[in-house]
Amino acid sequence: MNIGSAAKASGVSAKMIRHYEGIGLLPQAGRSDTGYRQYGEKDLRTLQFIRRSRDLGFSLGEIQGLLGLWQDRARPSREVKALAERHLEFLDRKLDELQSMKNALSHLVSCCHGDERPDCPILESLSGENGSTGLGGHGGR
Amino acid sequence: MNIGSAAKASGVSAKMIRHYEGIGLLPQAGRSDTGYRQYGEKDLRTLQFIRRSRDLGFSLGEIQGLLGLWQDRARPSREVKALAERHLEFLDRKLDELQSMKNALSHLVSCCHGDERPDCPILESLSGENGSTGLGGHGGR
DNA sequence: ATGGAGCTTCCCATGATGGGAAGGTCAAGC
DNA sequence: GCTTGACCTTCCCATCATGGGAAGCTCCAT
Repeated sequence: MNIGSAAKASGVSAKMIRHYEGIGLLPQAGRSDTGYRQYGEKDLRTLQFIRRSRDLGFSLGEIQGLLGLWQDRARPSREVKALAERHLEFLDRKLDELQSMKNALSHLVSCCHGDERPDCPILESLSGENGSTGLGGHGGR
Repeated sequence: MNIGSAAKASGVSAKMIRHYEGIGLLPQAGRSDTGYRQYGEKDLRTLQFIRRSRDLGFSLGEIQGLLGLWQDRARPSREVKALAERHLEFLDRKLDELQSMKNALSHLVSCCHGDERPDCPILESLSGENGSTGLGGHGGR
């Protein structure tokens, strides 16, 4: 199976498959006589594993860890769970961050009449003429 | 005022101030005789405007738009609101995406006993031995 | 044999940010 | 006055995951 079919079957683009191989996330693929990468069932399962992990937001580094555990039949599930929990905390932090932005911004939006007149609480808040918008002081990333 | 003080006072790093100038988000800063960038009150207000916008998650492109509207005293607030609403939709999409990840992953985590034994529903789900974890088929980012 | 689809490698771009090197400048203390 | 250390300058490189595109080779069907 060539890289294009593997890409279609796994949902990982050919570009990314090559990249994953380049950074050592995937082993070197076998090659045909003419240098085409060749993929089999086992490779497909690995590619799908990676795609599902990406769908859950795991970084490629974390996926390297997951792949290692997956391939180690003696892994303690404790380790998998720990890795997943760390990622869960990451997701929680991101969610909080986005939710705060959303709260602050949707408040501002609801205060802006949005017509032809120039006065605008959104711009006022951004320029610091701020009454109390929920925008704290420093503290961004 | 040199760039370091402007950075401290605005909450935007010196590195980023130079970068914003480089991409045209900020006008060329005035220079001292010896080539040091000089900043005044007005520049500080602009830098703070940018920082607050970043804190709400606006991209630098969007901030360019916001700055333009801010500096245009004849802007219709309608335009500011539209820009903000577009960003709110973006935040909503991101939130949904993260929330789905969190839901799927926290379900898996709660199913994993996390002890010394190797069997693990997290890995099973990632490898596709999947019963019904909420992980849909293709459809990533 | 020809054409088009698919493969190869290589380089570059994105977006926001930071790290660090090499060298010039400023101000305080001796 | 000279030294020292903090600060500034520009320039290049890295991150993270992904994609675009060029130049050139291969494969298969007509």
